[in-house]
Amino acid sequence: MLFLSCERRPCQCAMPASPWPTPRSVRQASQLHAVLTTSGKIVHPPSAGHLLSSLTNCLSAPLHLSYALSLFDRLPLHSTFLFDTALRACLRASAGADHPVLLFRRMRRGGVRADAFTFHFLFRCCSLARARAGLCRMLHAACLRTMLPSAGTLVTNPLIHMYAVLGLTDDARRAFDEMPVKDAVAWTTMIGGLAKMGLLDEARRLLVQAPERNVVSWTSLIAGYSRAGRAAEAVNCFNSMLSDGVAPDEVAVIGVLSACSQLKDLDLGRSLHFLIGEKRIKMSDNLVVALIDMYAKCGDIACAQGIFDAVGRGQKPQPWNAIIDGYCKLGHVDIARSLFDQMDTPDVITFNSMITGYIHSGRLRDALLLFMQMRRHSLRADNFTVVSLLTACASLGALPQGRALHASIEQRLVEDDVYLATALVDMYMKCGRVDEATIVFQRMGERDVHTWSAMIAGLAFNGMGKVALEYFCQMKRNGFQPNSVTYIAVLTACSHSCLLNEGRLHFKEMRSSHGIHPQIEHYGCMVDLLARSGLLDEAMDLVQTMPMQPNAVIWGSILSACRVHKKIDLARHAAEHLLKLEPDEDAVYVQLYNIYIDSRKWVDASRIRMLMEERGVKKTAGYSSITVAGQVHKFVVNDQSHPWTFEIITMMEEIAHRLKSVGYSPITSKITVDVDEEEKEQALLAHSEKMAIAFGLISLPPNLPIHIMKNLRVCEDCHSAIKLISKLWKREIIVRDRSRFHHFRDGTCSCNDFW
DNA sequence: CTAGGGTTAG
Repeated sequence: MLFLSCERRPCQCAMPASPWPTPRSVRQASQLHAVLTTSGKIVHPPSAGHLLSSLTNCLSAPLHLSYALSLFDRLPLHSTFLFDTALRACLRASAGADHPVLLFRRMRRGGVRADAFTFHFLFRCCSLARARAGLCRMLHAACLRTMLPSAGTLVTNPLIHMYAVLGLTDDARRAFDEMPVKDAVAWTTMIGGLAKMGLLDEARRLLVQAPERNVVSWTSLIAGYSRAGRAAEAVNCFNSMLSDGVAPDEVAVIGVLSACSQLKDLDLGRSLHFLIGEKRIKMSDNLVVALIDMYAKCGDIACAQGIFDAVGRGQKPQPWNAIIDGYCKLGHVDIARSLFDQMDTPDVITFNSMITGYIHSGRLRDALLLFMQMRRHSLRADNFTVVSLLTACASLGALPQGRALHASIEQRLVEDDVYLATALVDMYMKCGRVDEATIVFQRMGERDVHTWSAMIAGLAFNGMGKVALEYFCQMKRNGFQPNSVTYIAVLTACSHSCLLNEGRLHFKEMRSSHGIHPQIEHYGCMVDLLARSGLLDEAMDLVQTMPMQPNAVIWGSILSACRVHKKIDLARHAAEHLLKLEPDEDAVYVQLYNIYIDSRKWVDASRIRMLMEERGVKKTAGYSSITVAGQVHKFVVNDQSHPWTFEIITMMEEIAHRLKSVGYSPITSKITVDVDEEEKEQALLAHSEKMAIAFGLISLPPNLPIHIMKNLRVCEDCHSAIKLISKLWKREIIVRDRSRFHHFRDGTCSCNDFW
């Protein structure tokens, strides 16, 4: 209405060439369009140009672009300016590279001369749309043929940017070097392109050469170092910028804050916070996010909360996301959730952070409920969500759900990427499907050090240590640098497969060839390997010479090896340490009790019993679970609560019968209760593992493997009984217990575990 | 008409 009121009287302030007011919205543009059409003025090139140009300035939706392009199509005359404006419209609507290329072809067919703006917009469209390298080079060639040599930076700067965005740094560099006159933007674009590709040393060299070092060049270098994990260099770079006399702005500070988060350097963080106030740098939302994130990661959550309360409680979800993530990372999921519930408009990132927080604290049910709530906010799951859910499936051993997620990836409901593929490998491995994990791994386009590590760790857990080491060799041959996580996987492979010499070799090599200092986890693997191999003295030497205090995992390895290798004194020593570290962990008492019983030290054994009673330590009940048709069925010893108890017992009797008929005798020697042999056999038969397997045999189709999860360790009798069951029933049985996978097939098990 | 940035994942 407001706009129409000027329709008869042209604005005084408008350009003299165009007697029309300037529309400020698509709606106003369409009104002007109507007026021009009815008055026949639409054929007047300056009027039409004015309309198209001002419409272009208002574009905000794809529909607007089709309006603008249809308007363009109906114009009687197509000048270079009009084509350039149409290209500008494509850019504004970020509508990919197809429209621009078609426009360019029409231009040449129509004999319309291309000018500097034409190529300027074409190159920018290609950058935005990440166009194919071939197309970009073609347009570049067309540009060289068409343009006067002195086209200038209006064309070359977007050209360099285009090549840099596509990762074609050589093309970018050549174009840059061939520029007769380089302005500040050219230098900055080139430096930024190199920094983004991780070519930081080259970027730095260029920065030194540049006639002028501005805040933008410095910032791209700072961010580059920070992204590459070279946080200390990022901070140095920031300091160099300051001493170079370049004033930091909001973006520069955000970059150095993220480096500071990595370094967890609270003092530096505080001084940066002070600098913001001192230099009166604008406190944008993004800066607030970076500050909250920095304080949270540097361990000062109170300060993070303070900033959030002061400036973060607006409508924008980003500051909320930063503080929620901070609480989740510290394990305070309930505080995070209460903030989450206060939000008006959570976005995908909010949900992803909260879901991941729940998953990392083992609250998978809450994670799932939240995932289902996303629909109510009409939010779609993205790659982050799917990776988190795959992690949950991996830790639950939920193979069918994991497969469903895989299917949604294959159907391209989410974009395939390295993270996703690695999470898939991890999920299949943790569900015992080495074959499927391998297929995913082999089909992936891009791999990185995490992918290889997941593969090696997965093979290790599945008892395929030798294969894991082959993958490790292949990884190094392909030029990937192993990191400390990779070495945890490699050493786990050695300890789970009892590869003593290989373990020693890799433990030595990690420091000598790759400069990785062993952490407690690496020592843990080595101690386990030595102890399992019966070299308890050597294991203890390592424990005493390592530069940190042994943790419960390490004493646990020693203790369980002591039972097998009958080292009572060392067992007592290890147990003492364990009871100090974890006085409530029932497994320690049970282990020590069993060791005393094994060696007939009845008095010591009963002392342990008493100690447990005194301290109120309860033995956690062992249970096994199996998922059938999406439902989890949980069994404890002698369980009669299941609705199919009758069928299960019948099946267990058949199992006992068939085992006996092939000469199997239950391993009753470890049972310490004083009952007769037959009762012992009955007790073993009622173990939760066997109940779950019996139920699986009844309820799952014969071609499906049976997956069982056990919260403790599979007992010796169950282990050898399941081997036989897998042979007699010709079924694959996969049991995941506390420390590893047991893959039973045709009478064998993949694990190298002992009792 | 222009170059640099943050929070969620394996």
